[in-house]
Amino acid sequence: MEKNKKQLIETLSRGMDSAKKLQNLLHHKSPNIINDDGLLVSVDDLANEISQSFYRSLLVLNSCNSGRLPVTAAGHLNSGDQPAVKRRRGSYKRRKTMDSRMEVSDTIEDGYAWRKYGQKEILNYDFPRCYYRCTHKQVHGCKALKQVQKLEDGSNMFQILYFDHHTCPPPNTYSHPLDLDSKNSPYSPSTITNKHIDPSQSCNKVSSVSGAQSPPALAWKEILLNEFECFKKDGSLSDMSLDDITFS
DNA sequence: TATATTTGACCGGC
DNA sequence: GCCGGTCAAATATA
Repeated sequence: MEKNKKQLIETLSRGMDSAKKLQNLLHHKSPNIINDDGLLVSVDDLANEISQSFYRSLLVLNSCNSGRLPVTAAGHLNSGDQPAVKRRRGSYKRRKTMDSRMEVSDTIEDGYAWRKYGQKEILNYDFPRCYYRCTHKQVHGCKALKQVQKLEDGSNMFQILYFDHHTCPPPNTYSHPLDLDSKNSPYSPSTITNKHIDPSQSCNKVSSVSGAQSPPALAWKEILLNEFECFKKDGSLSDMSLDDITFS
């Protein structure tokens, strides 16, 4: 784990470094910048470096988590010898986390790929509540959840409650720079199969996080910081602080 | 055949 | 004991 932690720090540090360079670059409105090695670096290069930082960090975190519980090929937890009778299920903690946000919308679509895992009749509600988790939970360990409740005011509006944050790539805004063979990449568009994704947004894989479509470097920095906080909440970085990450 | 959805059962908080 | 959240087998769909 110590090795993974060091790897994670290095990877995130590189990402932060690239974000800062991108910030400088955008600030000077220059298409390129000379890096420490005297090489010309473009906005694309920096954005790609940041993306790689995220991807590698997630790989490190996933490799840490995979050691905790053995998983069978079918994706089920292998808890050892099971009784012949129905296997006891895990502990279902009723969520108390305040890491949630609510939206009211006329559509349940938000661009992300969600997988429905339950539906429940709720007391005093005419319409059932539907429970969704991120489709990429298995791949990225993405913990994002949402609950959809149709409002009863006849407006055809939905109250949508989101829990936790996506650790998978945002929809329609991400192209993995290492994705040389997209079929082998966890970010391959082929893994995004949710039919609810807006077909008008014809491609989940954009040219790259680059050019005019790039978020400002400041936003990248905020994203990195936000992800860091998420990892800390997970407990993955429980013994780390931001001081462990170097800012150049 | 693989993946997504449905739905009854299970579980813990209140 | 009730109720909301989750699991997982059965079923549907591409």
